[in-house]
Amino acid sequence: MDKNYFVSQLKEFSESYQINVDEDILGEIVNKATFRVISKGEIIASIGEKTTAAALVLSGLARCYYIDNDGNDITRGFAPEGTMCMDEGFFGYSERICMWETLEETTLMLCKTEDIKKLIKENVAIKDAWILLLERALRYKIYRENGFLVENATERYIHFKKMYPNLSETVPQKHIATYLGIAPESLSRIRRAMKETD
Amino acid sequence: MDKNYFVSQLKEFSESYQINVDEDILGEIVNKATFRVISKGEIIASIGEKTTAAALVLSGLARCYYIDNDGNDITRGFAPEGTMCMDEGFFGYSERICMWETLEETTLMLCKTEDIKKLIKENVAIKDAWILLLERALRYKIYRENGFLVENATERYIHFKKMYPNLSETVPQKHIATYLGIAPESLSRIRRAMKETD
DNA sequence: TTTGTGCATTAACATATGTTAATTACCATT
DNA sequence: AATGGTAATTAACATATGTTAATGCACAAA
Repeated sequence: MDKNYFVSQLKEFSESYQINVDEDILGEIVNKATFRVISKGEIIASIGEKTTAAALVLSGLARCYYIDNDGNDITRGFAPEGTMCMDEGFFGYSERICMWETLEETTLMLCKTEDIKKLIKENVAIKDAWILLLERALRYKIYRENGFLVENATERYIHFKKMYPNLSETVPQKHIATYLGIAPESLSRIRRAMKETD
Repeated sequence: MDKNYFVSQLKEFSESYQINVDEDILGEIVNKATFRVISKGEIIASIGEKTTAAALVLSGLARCYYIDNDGNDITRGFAPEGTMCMDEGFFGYSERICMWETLEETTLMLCKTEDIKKLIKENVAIKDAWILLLERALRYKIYRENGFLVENATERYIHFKKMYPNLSETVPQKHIATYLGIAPESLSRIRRAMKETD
């Protein structure tokens, strides 16, 4: 295992959040973490499980989804390279209420929940980083709430494509549709209408 | 001004978040804060303004709302007694993107943004409290996202009534409707359908 | 190449929600 | 009590999205 490589990836991640953490602390995190390469289409976390770790996507793509009362698969969100597979399992709920899977071959850095919580507690720089991460997540959810309140499905799709230009090419339409809160057939119809009107 | 009374209210607020903060720090916060009693129907913050303070609702009720492209008033959320009028103006955006108004006579405790940020920076207990507050806000937004993804308007209304039994009596239907992402006329229809089927 | 499997598209129809306009109910003020 | 203004309800119709089923397409396995 090439520790320095992982440290530099973690550094890149933290810098993408405008966070500065000493390299020795990043090294400490990497020392405690485990790394997994997961092939496409694997389940990496399931409903009802205890949340024992948080994952950073070093490469690849993960998807978080609900199973609703009728058994339908509904996408809650995507975790592309450089983001975390993080959900409320990490704060407040010990049992997962959603699933995670890989949509491509994916490399994960896994950090035990207890290790992260200890780091957050003991290290002010990490605690500040955690705050920034929470604030960003909250802003994102507010942005999404705004979409459901004031936009129709077509507008939400347009904004999705702007925000995730790569994903809209590689991810199955059905997952994008449920992420937008509509049926896959509806997204198909919307795409056609957008083509026809240029 | 009865400082002790405000300190006890602030204590109640922090305990509702399972937060323990020394009383002298609460006293310090109260010393720095200003208090305002605002009559029903007043605008307390507007789009485009700089966010200079955060407000805790000591009594009464406030409402946060967007104005969409067509000029429609769309409710983003409510801040009943014991909660904060907090939006992304406090973290990341300096300019407000939404409005706040009172729906009843309301008493606010106003804390300057700079004062809170200083407190968060310098006092670990406050910093931990801020984390808990962010986590709770994030859980709430995830709950809401879930509603838009897997529920229809009727189900969202039922859940709203369970979560805010008081509000569903006192708040104008039109605000509840836009909060649920539907037109007031649609909520009216839903309520009638619910009555008819018991 | 053949076969099988899942995905995207399409069409027809069903349902939920939006829109408009009229009516009624409910207040606050005078 | 009378008035005026806002909110809620209702109905008729418009539109967006859901549902079902059929078809075609792409890709992987045999």
